[in-house]
Amino acid sequence: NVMINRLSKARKIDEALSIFEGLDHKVCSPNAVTFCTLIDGLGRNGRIDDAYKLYEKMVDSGLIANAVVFTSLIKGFFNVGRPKDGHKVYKEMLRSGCFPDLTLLNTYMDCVFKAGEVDKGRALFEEIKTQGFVPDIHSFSVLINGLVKAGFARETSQIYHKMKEQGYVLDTRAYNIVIDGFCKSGKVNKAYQLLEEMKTKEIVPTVVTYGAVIDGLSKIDRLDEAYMLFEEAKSIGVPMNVMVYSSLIDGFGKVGRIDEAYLIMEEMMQSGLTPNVYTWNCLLNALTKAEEINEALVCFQSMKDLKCTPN
RNA sequence: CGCAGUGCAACGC
Repeated sequence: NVMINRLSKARKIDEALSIFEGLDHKVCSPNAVTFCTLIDGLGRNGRIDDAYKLYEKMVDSGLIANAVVFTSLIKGFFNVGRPKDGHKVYKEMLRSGCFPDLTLLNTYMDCVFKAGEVDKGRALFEEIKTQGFVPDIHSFSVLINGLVKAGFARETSQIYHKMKEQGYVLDTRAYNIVIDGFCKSGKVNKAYQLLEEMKTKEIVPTVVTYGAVIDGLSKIDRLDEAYMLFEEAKSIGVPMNVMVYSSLIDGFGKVGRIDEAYLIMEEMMQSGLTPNVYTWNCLLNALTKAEEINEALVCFQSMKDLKCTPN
């Protein structure tokens, strides 16, 4: 089971399958965990129909599908853009007499938000309580992130304060999500304050934390502060990545500080990072908005020369 | 008793 799990997470699903198929049932029969692990692996690797077939095979062989299996199936269907089938699996689970657990409801809520079904996502957060569970830090993270992505970042503050009142302890990811929500609702100062708070609580800010605030500052043209924060992150050993550089390039580019945008791009490449299509698009957008069309065309050519395919 | 399923940041219109 451990081997199948690790192989499928390393995108070696075929090797995982051959272990499963090569099992000599006289020596070692697959159990429910074996099926769960492989169903999850197939789903993760985009082979959701094969995962579903294996689920049917599991049930046929007399094993009971539990919430773990249904979680993997639901996520698998949503991840390949088949929300209807995801919902179908949820209903099928209820019909089969299996009750959802908190992990399943959190996962389902996340999928539903990511499929753009905001009201259904909100309803699922309530459903967690209806089903007798106490929402955990994942539940709140999914809720806030879902709302932020759907354009309701303004609700971040209220939910965050409710969490604090109720004594929830935020971990790094929860902080990152809340910080992003504050940034996207015009409360960048509050976001920055939370980043500082993380440090005092010895919760280590990551590149995502810095990235969120740097992006927030960049989007409201507080570029010098964004750049200072970027320097700070590097100085304390948080490795910056292409996303952060792209945020900065976009910010500087949008206000016409194109020379600086180029310098940041150069620094990025010198530090061993390769600009991706987002990075180039930021630069191209800045150049076209500044009516530097010839320069934009040169840039477009450089992009292709550096093996980056335009989208 | 051990092995399986949940949350995070960047671009255009």
